[in-house]
Amino acid sequence: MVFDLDQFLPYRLSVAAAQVSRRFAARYAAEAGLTIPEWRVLAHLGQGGEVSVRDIHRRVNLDKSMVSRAATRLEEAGLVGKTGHDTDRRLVVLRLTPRGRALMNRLEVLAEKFQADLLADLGDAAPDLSRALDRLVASGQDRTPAP
Amino acid sequence: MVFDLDQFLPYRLSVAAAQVSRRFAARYAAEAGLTIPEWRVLAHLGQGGEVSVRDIHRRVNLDKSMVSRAATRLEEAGLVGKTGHDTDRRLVVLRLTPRGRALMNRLEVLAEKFQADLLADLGDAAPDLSRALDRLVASGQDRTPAP
DNA sequence: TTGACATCGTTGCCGATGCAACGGTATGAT
DNA sequence: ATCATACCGTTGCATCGGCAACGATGTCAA
Repeated sequence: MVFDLDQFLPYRLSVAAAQVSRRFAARYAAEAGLTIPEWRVLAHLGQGGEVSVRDIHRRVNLDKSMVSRAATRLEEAGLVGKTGHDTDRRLVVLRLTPRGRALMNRLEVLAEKFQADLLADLGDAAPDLSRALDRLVASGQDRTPAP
Repeated sequence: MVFDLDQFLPYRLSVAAAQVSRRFAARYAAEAGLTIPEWRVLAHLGQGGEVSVRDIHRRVNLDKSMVSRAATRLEEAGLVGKTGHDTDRRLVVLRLTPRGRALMNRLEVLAEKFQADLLADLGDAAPDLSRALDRLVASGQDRTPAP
């Protein structure tokens, strides 16, 4: 038999990504009790100032419903504030509360350290991986044309 | 702010893997109505002869329950046969039926073609990606020592 | 202004997923 | 032989994920 699952790129990619995500998720789950979508929303809010649900949905590769539910949980936890937009009342403006900002500051340190460890493991393969990932997502975009 | 989610490796890896898996899953879902775990079980059975649920669980990074349920569905579809092991009656021996073998032959062509397209998109970055993935999973193994 | 159409966020729904517990079986020490 | 222990596969359960439909709002043309 010629076909070998271990040589199949989608499979290997999936396994590697799951493993890495799992390891990192365990860290911030222990640190702050966050789920993956919650972490992503927080991380995105950490860089931008005020953002709508739709912005995150597009930007962070997360379904609208995920973002909405994550935002609700984060609001209940007092980490994120939800406000109506001034001119467009359809929009919901999300922003970090002071507590949310403080948490993100801690998590960012965690993330940087995690990535540093990862890069150390990768060694000189790190830039190659980065480049390959860029190409993958770029080629994926092409295949999802406008409906 | 220094932290940028787009530069964060676990995130980029996750996005790329999800995208690729999604594209490929769409293909064999259209071709044979398979889910991801079902595809993985079939693919594994395609290479080995007789395998137990546990073998697949370990080998294919799938929870025992997944494998069990996938195997049940595949059996109902007439693609996989389940037998008791000769000496160890705890084990369930899975093997492809002729129909399952025929389906896999078609799917393997599909998989090879998909991978070829992927490698073409990657160009000279393909070997680098392969190497980096190997290092990632290898370093991940270390961090999950025996309980 | 009015009406058709697009967009935004929420919610309901269903299948996928991971975890824990269970019955059944094998293994090893006493 | 007996008992404690470890292992295998299945099942139940809670959660996550994506998809579609909905109400509400905005936009544009006639």
